[in-house]
Order: sequence, then C-alpha cells, then structure tokens
Amino acid sequence: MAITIYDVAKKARVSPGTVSRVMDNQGYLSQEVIKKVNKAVKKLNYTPHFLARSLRTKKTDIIAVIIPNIANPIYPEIIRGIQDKAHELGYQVLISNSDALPEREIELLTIFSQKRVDGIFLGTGEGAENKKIREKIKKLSEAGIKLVVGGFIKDKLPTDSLSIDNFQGAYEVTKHLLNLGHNKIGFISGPKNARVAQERQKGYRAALLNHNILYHDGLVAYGNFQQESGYTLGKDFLQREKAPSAIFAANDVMAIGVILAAEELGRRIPEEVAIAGFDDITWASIIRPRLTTVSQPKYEVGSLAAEMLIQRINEENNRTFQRIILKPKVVIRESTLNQEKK
Amino acid sequence: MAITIYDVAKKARVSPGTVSRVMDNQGYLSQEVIKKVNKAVKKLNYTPHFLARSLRTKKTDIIAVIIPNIANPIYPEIIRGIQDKAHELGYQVLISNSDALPEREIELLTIFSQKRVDGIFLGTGEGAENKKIREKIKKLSEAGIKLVVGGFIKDKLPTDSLSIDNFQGAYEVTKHLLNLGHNKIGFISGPKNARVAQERQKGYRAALLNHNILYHDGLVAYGNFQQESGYTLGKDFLQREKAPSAIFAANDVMAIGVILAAEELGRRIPEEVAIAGFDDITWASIIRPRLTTVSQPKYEVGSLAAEMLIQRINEENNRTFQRIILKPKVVIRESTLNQEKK
DNA sequence: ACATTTTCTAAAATCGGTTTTATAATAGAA
DNA sequence: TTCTATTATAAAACCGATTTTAGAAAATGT
Repeated sequence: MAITIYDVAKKARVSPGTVSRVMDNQGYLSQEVIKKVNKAVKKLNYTPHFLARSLRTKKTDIIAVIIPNIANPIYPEIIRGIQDKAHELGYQVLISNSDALPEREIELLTIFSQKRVDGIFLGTGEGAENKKIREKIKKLSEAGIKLVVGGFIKDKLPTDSLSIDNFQGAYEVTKHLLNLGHNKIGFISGPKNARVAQERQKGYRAALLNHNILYHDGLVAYGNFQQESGYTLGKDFLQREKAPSAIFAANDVMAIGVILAAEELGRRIPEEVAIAGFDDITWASIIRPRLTTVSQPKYEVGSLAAEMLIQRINEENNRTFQRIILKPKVVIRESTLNQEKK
Repeated sequence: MAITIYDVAKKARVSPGTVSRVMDNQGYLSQEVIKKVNKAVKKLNYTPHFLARSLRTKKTDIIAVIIPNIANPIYPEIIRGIQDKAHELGYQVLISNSDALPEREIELLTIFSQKRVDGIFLGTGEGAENKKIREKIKKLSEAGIKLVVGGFIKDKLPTDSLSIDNFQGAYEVTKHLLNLGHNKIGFISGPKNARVAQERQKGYRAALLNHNILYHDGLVAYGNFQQESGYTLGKDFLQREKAPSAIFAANDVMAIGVILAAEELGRRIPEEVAIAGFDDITWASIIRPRLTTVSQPKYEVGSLAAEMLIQRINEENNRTFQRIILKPKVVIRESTLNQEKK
C-alpha cells in the first residue's frame, strides 16, 4: 500500500517525528540521522500525504477564485495573473463560476470554506453589496479564511479589496465622446443589480451633467454583458427615429455586439455612429473598426490580487484592510475617431 | 475554537461515531437519536471538517485540470464545460497552466497527486508522447488517481482519452481550399513538438497528396499558436515573390494574425489570399472577413471529459480504457469563399 | 419462556502526518 | 568534578473526521 512516514521511520530506525523534522529540515538534527532518513526516503520512494499534513498544520496551500464566468473574455487574463503569482508562491487555485448570482456566490463561499482553502478571491457581481454575502464574509473571517474582493467595492467592506475606478473610466470615455461633439449618447448598461455596471452608469451620467446635458432614461438600456444583448439593444438604438450619434456600452463584449449591429444596418463607424466599450479585451484592438475603450491591466490586477491574498494569509496579526483602486485609462481608437481624417 | 464532531456528540449525549452516522444518514439510527443530534448540530452551527473526512475516506471531491494556457481562447469554453459538469456531480476543480512544457506538466501532475485530487484532466501539449509523462501516468494510476488525457493521443495510452480528429479536420479544410482551385497553400504549424500541430500538418499533407500536389517544406512555417506568430509568418508568406494564394493556420488565433497581416499589406481576402484556421473560437465569426475554420464543440468536449473522469473515479473495477475521437466539422466562411459572388 | 436475529449505540482504532513533552547524551562553565 | 546548557531523539498527544468492533437492548421465532 501507500508508504507512510512510519515505514520510513522503521526503515531508518528512527521515530516518525524525526522523519518529519528531517523532511522539514527544522530543529536539531545530526548529520548521521539526516543521511539515514534521506536514504530511507529515497529507497521507499516516499512522498508525504498532504491531507494529513494539512489537517495538522491547518494549511492547504490552496486558494479559491470565484468569478462570474470564465468564458467572459476579461477573466482568462485576470485568472492567468492570479495563477502565475499563486504558483510562484506555492499555491494551487480552485476556480468556480457564479454567473454573478448571489446565491451561487454564497454557495461557493460555503463549499470553499469547508474545503479549508487558505483564502478566497471573490470577483463580485452584485457582490459585496448583498447583505447575505456580507454576513458570509464575516463568518469566513472568523473561520480564519482570508478574503480579497474584486470588482466594485463600497467603503468599509471588512476585507481587502481591489478594483479599478469604474466611475472615473466611464466618466472619461463619455467625456471623450462629448468633446467630439456628440450630445446624444446611448448607454448600454449591465444587469440592474450589477454594481460594476451601476458605477459605470454613474460615470456616464456625471459626464453628461458636467457638459450640461440632460440625462435621459430613454438613452439607457440594460443588457447582460453578453454580445447578443449589445447587438439587440444597439440595433434598437440605431433604428430609432432619432438615433443617438454615439453608443457607449458598459463592456467591450456588448460594444462589439453594437458594432455588428451597426455593420448590419450599414451605418458607418464612427461617421454615423461612434462606439465605445469598457475593459479593453484583446479583441477590442482586432475588430474593425478598432474599439475605443477603457483599459484595465487585467493580468496585473490578477497578480496583485493573488499577492494581496497570500500576503494576508501569511500574517498573524491582522493589519487594517487594504482597499486598492486602480486608475483606468481611456484608449482611443477608430470606433470613435477616424484616424485617417486626423 | 472550531466546533468538532466531539462537541456535537457531547451536546447530544451520544458518541462521535453516532454523530457521523447521523450526518451521513447511514446505518441503524433511531428517530430519537437523529433528532437529538440534528438539534445539537443546528445549535452549535456545526459543519464537518472536510480535510479530516478526506483523510479517512480518501476522497477529496476535487479534480485538477492541466492545460497549456487559460488565456488561449479555446480553453475558457472547454474549462467551463468541465466546471459545470464537475459542479453538477459535486466536484471542485483546480486549474493550472503548463505552457505546454513537459517539465511543467510533470511538476503539476506531481503536485496534484500529492494534494490527493481524485482525478486529473491533462490537456496535453507534447503530452502523452513524452516518455517521462508516460511514466508519470503509470505512477498516478498506481496511486489510485484517475486520469483523462485530451488533445492528441497515440494509440494504447494507458488512460482514458478524448480528442478531436485533428488529421481529418485539417485534411478537410485543405481539401476545401484545393477544391477552390488553390494549388499553392501555405501552412502555419505550431511548435515542432506539439503533437496536435503535427497531426494537423499531416492532414494538410495528405490532402495535397490526394490532389497530386507536391508537399513542399518551404510552404510550411512553424509558429507558436499565438497571434503574433501568425502575423509574422503570414506576412512573410505574403511578401514572397511567389506568394501562396491560400494560407491555412493550425489554429484560429494565428489565422487571425494572418488576416491582420493581409489587411496591412492591402491584400484582399479571399480574392488575393484565402485564409483558414482551426478551432472555431468565438472570434472567428466576428472578425471580418469571417474566418473559415474547423469547428470543435468545446463546451461539450469539456463536459464530456469531466464526465469520463468522474465516472472513472466512481468505479471500483477498472474497465478497459476509453478512447474517444470526435469528428470535427469544417465551417466555411468569407475568408475563403466570397459569399456575395456565389 | 428461551434462543436467535435485528436494531442500535459506545468505545476504540484508523487515516498519515506534525507538534509537544520528556529525557538522554554531550559540551561548556564554574 | 559537578552543575548547567545545548543538542538530539523517542514517545505520546493531536488534528477531526470515519469505520470497525463489540456488546446491549429490542424484536422475532419456536
């Protein structure tokens, strides 16, 4: 059967505890014993049983990641950032999709805490605003499971958190559109309960206000962050009698849907309709016209999140919670500004 | 501190073993005891410690997935398929990137087997062809860890496996190009040790042969499955004195690189150069011209892989190994065939 | 009424490590 | 030389569950 530390101990004629100490290279050890044990380990081809170890040490070296949907193109890069940093620091990572449903998020938080992962990164949908999730977070904290929340974060969340400034990003793209002379800008938002979308919508609204343009409900449509909804809502905007001259979608995937709708209707971009998105996914610069968007450093966000989480895991005394808000950057491309003309 | 099964037992005035049986609802239990225990569980808010349980039962309810790179757009969908099926069946999933390096693959296999995951899905690069990996697979098998290999699989691999028919897919696209009258077709392959790319190259070669066209080394270039390499190698092809009239790239991401190169050089697609890819990633039908490619049902592949793996985990007597090869489908789009003309 | 089977539960053993405790042996200080 | 530190190891306790063993109590059969 499986080789245990007892087999090694017997072979090396020492006690199991000693073998353990040799493996960890800690405490007082004589050269002679070290040699004996190592020889036995090699001869028996012994590998320690991590579950047994974890049970005693209360460390699994696993972190978990909850995101809405891995198939959404902003996540793979973030995940890669998390994984690379995690592996570098000796952790493996469990990944699950919540589809942005609070119940799913809670369910997953429960499962992961039972699995005794060392920490959890929660990429939130409605996320930390949800009352039940806040309660859950408190429980996790008490159970010694560290948490980092990403996405939109309200002040005074009792965890570390990390997000980009969604408001600011949306504000700036909208302003870019306004500066180009557009005064009728359609906004395609996300699901009503998605805080990230709400923030971006606020940024859009604030920019209008700043230009003394009335915010109009009729110019806001609610999508679901999928391409299909961008296509449908975009088409709807464009077929109105008084169609907006610019459309800003709350994420790139929907913006690409709008581009496809415009193409289908034979509207020239950006001459007849300017289009902007948010996220700067890889495909934003591949699609033609190239998409103006708000860029967030996805890989770095992931890497940083993992670092924050693992740092938090490896400390005894709890520092006050960190709250990092990254500055987004507007990237102007052909979908709003015809480079040739310039 | 944490509440254990002993606390519950004490509160309910029964033995820990009885509590365990009540939780699992197995063995003979009197209504009275069940009630007492459940009350204590609820009162103490007890949740069992999965590590302790796993140590005893030798089941972690975790599967691991090794793929080359989550940021490669074919994987997120496959992963989603795996995750959904896994969750449905009560498993969580660890995901790691190997960057298609055999050493990394072996390292990860070792880590995961030490973590005592119940099974591993290995999405292989060079994969199962590598001698060391074959050895590793044998060891895992002995340690009771179940394995499913995906990608390219040579006959008689001592595990379950799952792949699409890369040869056939490549053969058919190439034939499609030949039927369109192209007799000088450039092929952009993957890294030389990537078996998937080799298979696709063989399919390309066989189709040429079938049309009595000489296979010519000069028409094959070796990329790395990244867009950048498709762009560079594609540009190189197109700038030759006698440029090929069609280019077939071993995956869509590189094919898209070729499209960008053609666009930059002002070559019309498909009139001046026809372009085809492999995988049918989402973006293949969004890019303009839409990309002709070989489609594989990614989500279903993932789901099926997870199902095979978990089925294998949950059986005692080892059936003979399954080897599933899915039929790919050529999807013809504008990058090889101008629909208007037709 | 007595033997046998079935139902039920407590106690002990187990999974495979790590950590603590206790103690022996050696080295250094007085 | 005797006392104290220091080095080194074995033995036991522990992490928190599940499973086995064993035996008591209740139900059934004759």
